[in-house]
Amino acid sequence: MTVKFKANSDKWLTTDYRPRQVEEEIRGFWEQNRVLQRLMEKREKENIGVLGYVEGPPTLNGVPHIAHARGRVMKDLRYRWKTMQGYFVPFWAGWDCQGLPVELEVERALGVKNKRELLERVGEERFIEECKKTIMRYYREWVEADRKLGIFINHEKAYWTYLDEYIEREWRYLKRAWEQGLLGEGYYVVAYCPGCQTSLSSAEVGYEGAYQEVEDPSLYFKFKAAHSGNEYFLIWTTMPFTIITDTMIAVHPEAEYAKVMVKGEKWIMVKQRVEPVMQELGITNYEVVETVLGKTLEGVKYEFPFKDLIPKQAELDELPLVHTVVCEDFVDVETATGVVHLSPGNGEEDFWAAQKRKVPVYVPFDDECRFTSEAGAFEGIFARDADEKVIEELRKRGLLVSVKPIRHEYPTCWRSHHKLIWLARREYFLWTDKINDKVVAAAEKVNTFYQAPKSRFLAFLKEGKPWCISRERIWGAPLPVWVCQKCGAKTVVDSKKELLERMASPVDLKELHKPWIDRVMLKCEKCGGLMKREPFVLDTWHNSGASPYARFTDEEFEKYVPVDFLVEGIDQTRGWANSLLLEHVILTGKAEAPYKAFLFYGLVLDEKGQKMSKSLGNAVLVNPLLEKESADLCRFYILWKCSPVDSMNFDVKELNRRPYQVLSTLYHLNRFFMQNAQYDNFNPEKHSLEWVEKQGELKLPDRWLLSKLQKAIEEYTARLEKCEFNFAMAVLENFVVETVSRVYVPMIRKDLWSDDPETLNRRLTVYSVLWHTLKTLTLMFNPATPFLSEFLYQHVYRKLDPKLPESVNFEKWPKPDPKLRDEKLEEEFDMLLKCVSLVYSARQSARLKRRWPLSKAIVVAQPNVHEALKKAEDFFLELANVKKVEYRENVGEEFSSDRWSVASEDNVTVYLDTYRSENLVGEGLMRDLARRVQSLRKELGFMPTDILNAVHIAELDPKQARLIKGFLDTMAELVRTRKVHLHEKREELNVEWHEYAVDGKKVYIAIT
RNA sequence: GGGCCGGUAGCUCAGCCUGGUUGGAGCGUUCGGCUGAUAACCGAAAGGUCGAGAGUUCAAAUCUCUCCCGGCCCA
Repeated sequence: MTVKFKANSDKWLTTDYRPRQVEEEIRGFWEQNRVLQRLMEKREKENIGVLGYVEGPPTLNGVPHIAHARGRVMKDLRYRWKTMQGYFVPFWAGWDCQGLPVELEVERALGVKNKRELLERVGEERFIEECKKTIMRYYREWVEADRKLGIFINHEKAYWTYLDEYIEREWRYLKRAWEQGLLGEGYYVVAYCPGCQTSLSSAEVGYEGAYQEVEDPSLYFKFKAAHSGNEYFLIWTTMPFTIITDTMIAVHPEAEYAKVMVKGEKWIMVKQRVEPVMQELGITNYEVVETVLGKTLEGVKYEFPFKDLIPKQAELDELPLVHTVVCEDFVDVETATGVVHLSPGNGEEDFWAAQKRKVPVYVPFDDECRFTSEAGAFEGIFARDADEKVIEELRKRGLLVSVKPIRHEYPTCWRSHHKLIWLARREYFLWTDKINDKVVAAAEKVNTFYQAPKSRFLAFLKEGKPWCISRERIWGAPLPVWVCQKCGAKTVVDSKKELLERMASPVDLKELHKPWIDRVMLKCEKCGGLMKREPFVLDTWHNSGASPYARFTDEEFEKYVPVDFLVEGIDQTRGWANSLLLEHVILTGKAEAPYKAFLFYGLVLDEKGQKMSKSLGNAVLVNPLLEKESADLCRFYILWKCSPVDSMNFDVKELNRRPYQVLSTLYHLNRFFMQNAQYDNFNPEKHSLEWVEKQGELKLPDRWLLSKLQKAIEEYTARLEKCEFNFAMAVLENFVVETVSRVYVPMIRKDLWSDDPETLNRRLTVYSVLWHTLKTLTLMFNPATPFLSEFLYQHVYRKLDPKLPESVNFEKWPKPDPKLRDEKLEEEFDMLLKCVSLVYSARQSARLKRRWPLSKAIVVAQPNVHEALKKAEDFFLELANVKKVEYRENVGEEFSSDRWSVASEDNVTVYLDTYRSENLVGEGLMRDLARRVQSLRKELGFMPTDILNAVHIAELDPKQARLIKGFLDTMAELVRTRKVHLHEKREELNVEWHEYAVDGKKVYIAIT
């Protein structure tokens, strides 16, 4: 006998699965062979169709964390899978480069406190260079994360939102909007920090720590209802200065309002708050004299008290709805008085209430948040400092009911912690409300795979608010609107070329950014005057939303857009999914989204289900994580753990449990196959499944495995198509662990445990089945675990068949073969497995080890079970380790004796004969001892196929020795030794004895 | 305050759409067994008021309503 496995034949498949080593090797392989680039080139040339794609550009102001990884893993899965199916996907990267977060970071780095200081000390030109440097730093982190994760996105073809070419194409959207009357000026309420003298984005307002407990006046005051004599609206506020800009008061239309008699006056407030408010005001002598529904108050005029101090307010008072009661659902009737005053210049809801009614927005503030001359007597006072004067004026007029300090949570600037002020400012809008029907219709057609995110998306879109696209910042795509300083005419420009042609005087336009672009003055086509650019830059959401058109050429746009499939976090419903949609509808004029499908995935939380955040220190960053953990395991874990829409509790410990087991089993199955196949010179080209059919060596388990494989391919592919990645991974998990490892391999193991030339064809048949199955599985794993798949592909499949494509990624996606499917066989096999398991159960209750052979099992069941079992009887006998099986449809009394151990389930009962003859006991003992010998062999470092000179067993008792005698040759074969010797005493032989216990008795074994 | 999602074994998750034997899997625990591909594997046991309550129904984890808890988005 030869040594079956040569010592170094498996050096590339180490005993242990070491994923990080595998991955490092494969990264090198991909890079050296330019696999990613060649895959793209190959599919661009030969494909069965094109699936458009545009990357949702990560903002280069942060490092990739695990939630980003979740999205990228799903994108990459889809890419690899569809590419294997034969599609061409322009899976090209993209980067969001501009915007406030980048600016703020640079400000911090430069040690500048606010925008004014920035402009004075640093200047726009240098600032922009610093911004570029910053994004490059982050860029490197992202590229590294993609490399580590094995994302096959093409970075060479990346788009950068700050480049001139991109900005020009982004401008086309605005030009289209302008042509359709969808772009214009208006007011918008923003949070403004008086300390930093800049407006804040809503994201900044929501930053952790932004809400702080602060002290404000808690003020109850009243407005007199006009023409009423003695009726007053009772109102509460913590921001007295907003009374200066008050233009309406609001009540809830459906709520009941009470008129409360207090000291001869009727105060109007919501009924359910009368008692608590009166209590708070310390008024005991009051009486509700009348109640009315909120909507009956609509239109009631009230006397704005400061008309004498503010001439502009007196002017506004003449307009129809100004200083009247309006009805709004947002009025909260659970707090205060249920009557709120509205200052459209100082509050968002107030603002929209005014917009809706075409009431002018009164905003008498300058850039530093001081009242202007429009505020009459309050001119020059900083907004919040006007509180005292307002209170004083109310008191003078007898309108002050109560004032005292209150501590409450209020948003502050996350940097300076000044109390924020809401201000309506002049901004530019896309009037997307005008095209809302088209937008909603377009969204309805999008496939989101799951219902929840779609409801959320549609609910948001149906609000249909105009989109404020202007920002008073520096590092952004400039708003391409120029205004004539003489006649006020406006023009929108959409290319650098047009600017150069229309320039009033030559300017060196280095790039399409501030400050250079602001130096370009155009000549007014109407009056010949000079036109100056509106100083705004664009909302960064507009930048990324322009990517379908801006990142491609015209030709590519036609070909790829609407794109096939996008994946982004659920937070992008209001972000990128929205801006893409709005801009595309504007650009094309069609009720069409630029994406056919959009998978929104859930958040990633920490292992305890808490939100990840810097301050809690529980955020998981991709690069540090993958310094320690395997990328394949992370990828598999992310996909496997839960449904993509659900939020996911990410736990590093968890990924090294079951996911490791699955991948490790796949690895070892391949190792097992390779070691055996290589030894027998298996040739995949020659020993194909067709060859196998001709040999007639296919046995039941082989046919069963091939059938189960077809089912797995079909189900897996269907799950991927529906983005049910967790179920898809479960298909793989189940097939690897249950079908192949637990059931199939034990059934064929014995066939491989031989090197008899007579049985070579049987072994080659098994190799062929394993080759086909494991290779197919390797392909199926590729979208999820590309490193392991490539590794196996190179070290197993390409090694045995060098004619295979150079990379697993160049392979074709498996298709189920109906000819190999046999559902009846699958059912029969289930019955076989069930009966075997019943035998184990019966053994357990009789305390009979599985190693011990027994004489007989009786299967009591319906004929169909018997039929199934008879076909696979050899396997049944071997797995059950019984000498004989009998089939019956029912049994009599004789089997109720102690001799029979019983187990049953679902109308199948197995009776096991527990009587062991001396022969059976002897064979059982032999197998007990053989097991110890095997374990000793491994311990002493013998290879599975090494032939031992002799095995020595000492100190069996005489009865044991007698029983085992007849089985020593079988044992010698089983443990691969030339001879087995029995010794009465250890002293007979001077060797190293190893002590074991067999059924409570000591026994000694040695190997020579 | 509004919208959406989740709450099933110690832990992580299926099952719910379309109601129907005794509610599942993996991990973990305990006991036993098995193992020359596998940090595996097999069997058994312990472990559940299916978040709470009400309703519909012959029948509810599943459908309806109310509430509680957690998360996200918006205000």
